Amino acid sequence: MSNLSSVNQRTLKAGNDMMSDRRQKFVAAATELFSNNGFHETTVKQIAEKAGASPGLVYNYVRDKEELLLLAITGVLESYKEEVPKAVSLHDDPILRFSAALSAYVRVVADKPKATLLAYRYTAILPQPMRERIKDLEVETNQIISDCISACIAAGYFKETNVDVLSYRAVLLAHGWALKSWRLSRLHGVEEYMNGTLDLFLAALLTPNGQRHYKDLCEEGAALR
Amino acid sequence: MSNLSSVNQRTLKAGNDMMSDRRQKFVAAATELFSNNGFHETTVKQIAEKAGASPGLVYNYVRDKEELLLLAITGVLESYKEEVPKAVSLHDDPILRFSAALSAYVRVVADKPKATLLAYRYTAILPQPMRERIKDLEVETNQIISDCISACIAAGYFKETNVDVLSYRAVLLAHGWALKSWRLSRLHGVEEYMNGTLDLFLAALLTPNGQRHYKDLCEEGAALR
DNA sequence: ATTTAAAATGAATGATTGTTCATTTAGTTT
DNA sequence: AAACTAAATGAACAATCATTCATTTTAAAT
Repeated sequence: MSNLSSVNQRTLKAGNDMMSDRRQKFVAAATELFSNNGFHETTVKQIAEKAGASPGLVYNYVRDKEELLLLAITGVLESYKEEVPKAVSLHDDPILRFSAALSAYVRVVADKPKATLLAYRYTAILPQPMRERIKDLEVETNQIISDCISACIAAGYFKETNVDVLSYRAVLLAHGWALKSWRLSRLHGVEEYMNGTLDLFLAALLTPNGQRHYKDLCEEGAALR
Repeated sequence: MSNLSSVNQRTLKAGNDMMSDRRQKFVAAATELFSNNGFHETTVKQIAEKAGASPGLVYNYVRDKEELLLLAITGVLESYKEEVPKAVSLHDDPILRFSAALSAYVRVVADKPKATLLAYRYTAILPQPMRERIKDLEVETNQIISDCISACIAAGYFKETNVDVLSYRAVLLAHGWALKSWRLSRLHGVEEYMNGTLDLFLAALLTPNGQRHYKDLCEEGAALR
């Protein structure tokens, strides 16, 4: 009888910054199971079990299984939104900031590759409003990278290009480590993959001016990447 | 009574080049439904209906729903394996061959973007042996691109790099059009996206020698891309 | 202690759906 | 045209699971 009201209290303030421990545990369990076994292949019972609770209790903290999926996906996306700016803020030089952004992105991908794939695999099955939130999160993080690129262009280090499309290319290659890890990890370590990707962009983008500046950076052994 | 034997006759010669019309229709219907609505959200009944048959009949041409998924995925991968070499073979010059490969790849992606995503979304749910076949197909097509790159390097037009990783980057960016079309298509047309991607690679890879050669190619207005 | 409320349980429900198979229809052979 | 085979049907089966809710347990308040 009290269940329904408590569900509503919790789930309706769906902005949710402060999640109860319980809720977090459910989300963590769901994330791991979805990542390893897939959404449809995971039962609510399994999630509850892994979180040390009963199936029914899940519905006191979450509207339905779908919401767990949303939270799993946004969880990963939010760790991008947290890590990338943190890495960028450590540097002042535009090129180093761009490099740090890309590097941080790949690091998160490499840290939880399977979870990274959740967005690719399952965004489509969510209802539109949820999809919108996921897209927005993704766009936000991309914007950070776009800004880095813009700064490089403004400083005269990078050639002019379509900044937004370029940042998408960068993100795609970062995700690539997760999307194609079964193959790539046979050819490379993450570090090398990252460096190779960065080199690709720099070789394509640096102006003569930028090349000089970049060489300087390398020589002074800046904590590069 | 005769069903079982006929199933075995058909499905056991699983090499299957010559598929019956019926079977093809089921695969086509499944591909479309899986692409638009997802695998788990599609019922066998829907597939049968779209193919103009009854649910039971599906099992005379296919072991189970999973096999339809495998056929849907390999169908797309095989259209890469068909289109890319065809495009490459139209040119002799290594750079033009590389360019044609990439261009053909993107064209197929753009032609059936949703179907392209099937492999990304659902390969994981297939049993290992099927996954292997999918990977093999993917590797085969990548090999073609790798060969193009190797030829460019051998001709002194491209710098030395890890060829296989590079071809994966190229494929990833090609797939990117499907993976991120919701955003990219707001920023770009396919043509521009393709050209931009090619420019990125060329700017990064061309040796001074290659640059000269490429300029020549452009000037003689070779049926570029 | 007693009352009230919240948290948690887990068996039962209800809906879905992949798959089977007894039966019918269509086509071929003799 | 009769006999036989293959193709096709679609109702029925069986299994799966998300979700609910009557009930119990735990905690807080009076």
